[in-house]
Amino acid sequence: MSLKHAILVLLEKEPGSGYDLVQRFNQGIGNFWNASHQQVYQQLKKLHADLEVEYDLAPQSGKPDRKVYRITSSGLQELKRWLAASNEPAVVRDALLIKVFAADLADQSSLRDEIDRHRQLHADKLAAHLAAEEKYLQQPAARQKAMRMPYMTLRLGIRYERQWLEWLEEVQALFP
Amino acid sequence: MSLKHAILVLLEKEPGSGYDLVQRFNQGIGNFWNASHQQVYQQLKKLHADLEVEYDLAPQSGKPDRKVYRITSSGLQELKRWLAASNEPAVVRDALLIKVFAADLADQSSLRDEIDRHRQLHADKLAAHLAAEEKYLQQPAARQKAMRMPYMTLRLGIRYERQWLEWLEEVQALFP
DNA sequence: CGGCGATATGCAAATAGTTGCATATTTATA
DNA sequence: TATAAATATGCAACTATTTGCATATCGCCG
Repeated sequence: MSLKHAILVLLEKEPGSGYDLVQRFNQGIGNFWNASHQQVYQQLKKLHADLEVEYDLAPQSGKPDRKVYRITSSGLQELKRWLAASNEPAVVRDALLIKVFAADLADQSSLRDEIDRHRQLHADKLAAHLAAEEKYLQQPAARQKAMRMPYMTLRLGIRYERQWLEWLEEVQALFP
Repeated sequence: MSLKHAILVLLEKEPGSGYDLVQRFNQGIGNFWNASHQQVYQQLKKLHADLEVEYDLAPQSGKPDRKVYRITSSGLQELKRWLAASNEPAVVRDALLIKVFAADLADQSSLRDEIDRHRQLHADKLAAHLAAEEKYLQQPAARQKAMRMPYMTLRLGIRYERQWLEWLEEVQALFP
């Protein structure tokens, strides 16, 4: 049940619309949590009903009005409560691992292709993360210090992609 | 929707009861997929209704009868179809990352404790994986070869835990 | 001019996963 | 000798997530 808290964290940093939040999930933050737009709008609706967020309408011509959400004091309180609670680590649940496990049953050439496709996807994501890191490292020291913890989450993303990539290469080497 | 396929894979390797499957999920295989007993029983029920598995009753005194499931030819067909399809890589969704991201809002000592607790959990899991690897490496070469792909999934688990552990130590170093 | 992608929000239905409860015996442990 | 853990299965209710659809405008590309 942490999408709720991910949203609260984002809104605490900076107010925004559902659409904005989806953008942010698709960028750096999506590196440790992600959500479809449907899920975000649903959660915002629920958070609003629970008085943990509120919004102002920003009228626009043509397009529907933007609802610019911000966290309420009760939302902040709930967020702080959650931050102090404990959570269990997530477990890996990747379908590709099931396929590798059952490699003997699979069509060898499809599996090879799928592994290669994943290798490419992880390589692309790693490259994007490294570019983001580069950008971070070029900021002035004070800004770097302020963004140190978000940067740490990026570092996990980098490690994560690198590890998958290395592993996929290891697996590829077993497929003649 | 891969729990279904994880179960089919396990049953293809060896028939077993719901209870057996839960055990297997808690061991090596749980390293890439896991499930509670409730979920496993529900899925088995559904798979049975869809004629993808069948079972024999093994009566026992006292305890409820074991239902020993095995995959049907239609289940195997579905499994092979799925193995040839493609899936998107899983994304990281770990609540601890939200907490680290929002470290400035959190109570510092709770967060430190939570990080340390996770470090311990990942260290324990890594140790268990390394022990499993040791066991694998002591098997005769033929057996090793037969189990090579399942072993590869264990290697991913090892990498995964090691990477988390290193990252958590990096984060800990930032907390004076 | 026609289609596509970005902007912006949402409903409805289905599937997946979690939490809490229930039952009943055997065997090991304190 | 009580109590816990392991064995074995399952229902019910809830929460979370995905999939499919719907609407409406603007700007860009061919």
